[in-house]
Amino acid sequence: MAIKLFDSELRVMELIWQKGAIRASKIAEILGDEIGWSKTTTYTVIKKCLDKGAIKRENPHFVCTALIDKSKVQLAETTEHIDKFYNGSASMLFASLVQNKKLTKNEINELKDLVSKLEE
Amino acid sequence: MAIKLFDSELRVMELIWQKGAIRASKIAEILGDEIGWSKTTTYTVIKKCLDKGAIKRENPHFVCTALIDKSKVQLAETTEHIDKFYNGSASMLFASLVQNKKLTKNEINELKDLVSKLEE
DNA sequence: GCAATAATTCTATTATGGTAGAATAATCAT
DNA sequence: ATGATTATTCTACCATAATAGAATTATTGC
Repeated sequence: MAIKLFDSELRVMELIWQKGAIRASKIAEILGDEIGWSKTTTYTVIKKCLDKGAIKRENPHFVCTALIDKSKVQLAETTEHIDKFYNGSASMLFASLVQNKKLTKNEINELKDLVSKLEE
Repeated sequence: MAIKLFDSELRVMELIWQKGAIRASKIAEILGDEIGWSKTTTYTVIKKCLDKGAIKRENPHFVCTALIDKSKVQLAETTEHIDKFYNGSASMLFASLVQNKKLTKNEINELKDLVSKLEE
């Protein structure tokens, strides 16, 4: 992965991805409410995201927007997860989920749908 | 997850899962060669696995065997991963992989196979 | 423009996982 | 059985991510 985001940074990114553009102060307010972070903690983490190039921030009002896609991060993290726990094999992850995890009927249908569209 | 294993502990577990039963000294030898761990590092980590109930160790010769399945750990970690990056939705993980990751022909076929056997 | 207030940074502290040396215990060779 | 050797534990140190207080800078209302 180009940019490695820590858990704390992901909390911030999640909010930015969700809102599109959001003031730093608003992020601090929300995360203060949600997980009890002090204002300065949030700002410190926002700064880390900035330094890593994960977001940009514009004046006035320090409005934050994402510079990297959530989908990119998801895929990179999932690839890493597959490497670590399934020896790099996506099929083995699929198998593990299908065999062991109680997938809902809905999830099964969606999966069938996805697969049927493959390689046509 | 009942037992949370750290990365270092997974290195040890991986070996135990693979070999079935293996002397602690052998683990130290292998991990020394493979990743340069000092003997004492390996023993410290083995001890952590013991304390967590992930393995048992029997005399003589401190032979280690796993008390928890690899598949259990895989599933627990994957569930956590899905919660963290896909808001708990397995289908979203599937979609992300199918749409973005270059799956090999083989992986696609295996996936189709898996799915065809579902809910019959 | 300037004082008051709110937002942000700089720096430091804390918590935790990774690593390994010195001390101790188990095993081996005789 | 006993000294030599190898295996293991106890303890501590190190690196880094998480968190936040004090100092600084930006914004607002007059």
